[in-house]
Amino acid sequence: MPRPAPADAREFSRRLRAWFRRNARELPWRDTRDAYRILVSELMLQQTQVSRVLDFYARFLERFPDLAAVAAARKSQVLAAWRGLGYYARARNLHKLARRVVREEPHVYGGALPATPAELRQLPGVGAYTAGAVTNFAYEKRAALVDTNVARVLRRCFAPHLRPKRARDVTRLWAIAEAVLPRTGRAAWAHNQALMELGALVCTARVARCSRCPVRSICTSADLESGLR
DNA sequence: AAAGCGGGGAG
DNA sequence: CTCCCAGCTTT
Repeated sequence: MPRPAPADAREFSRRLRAWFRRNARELPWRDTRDAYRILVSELMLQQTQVSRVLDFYARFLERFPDLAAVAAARKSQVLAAWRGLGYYARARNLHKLARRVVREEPHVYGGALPATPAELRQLPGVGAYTAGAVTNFAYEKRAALVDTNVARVLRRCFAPHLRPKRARDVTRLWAIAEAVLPRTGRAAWAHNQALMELGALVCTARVARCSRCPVRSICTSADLESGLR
C-alpha cells in the first residue's frame, strides 16, 4: 500500500498551505466556525459547484439562521428555500437532522451538532466526507477528509495507479489523506481547505495545470498536463 | 457493486 | 454533446 514518507508529507502540506494563503478564494463558509453554517455549506456543496451554491447560501441562512429555525419549520418550507439547487434529499435530510438534534433527542445532542466524525455520521445525509468536513472546518479538530477534489489530487500526486471508482482504492486514498494530514487541528484546517482549493483551481478533472502547482516537484504525475486520468 | 438523485457550467 | 461537480442512500 503506497504511502508518502513522513518527510514528503510534511513538505507537501507545507507548500500546499503556503500556496493557499496566497491563492484562496474568499468564500463565506471559510469565514465562520459555526457548525450549522458549515454543515449547510457542505450539504449544498455535495455534487454541486461553488459558484451555484453562492446563489443560495446567504439567502438560505437568512431564512434559517440556525438549526433551531430549521427544526421549527415545516419540511416544505425548507424545501422551498432549497428550490433550484437540486438533490432535494439533502434538504429533507437537513430537516430530519434538525428535528432529531433539536427536538427529539436533545438529551443526546444538547441541541447542538456533535464534534466527532463517528457521531456526525449517525445523522441523516452526513457521510464520511461531510462528517470530516464539519469536524475539521467547524471545530478545527484534526480530521482527514476525501471528496472528489482531494481524491484526485492525492491520487495524481502519490498513487496514480489508484482508481477512485473502486471502494478499496477509496479506502487507500483515505489512508493517504490521513498520512499527509498535519498534526494540529488548526494546520489540518488550512491543509484540507488548500487541498480542495488546489483541486478546484489547479489540479482539475479536465486539465492539470502543473505549471501553476505548488507541489509539482513532489507529484508523481507532474508535467503530464494532458495525462489527466 | 451499482443505481438514483438535479441542474448548471466547462471543455 | 459529454463529463464533472466540497456525496449519500438505497437496492
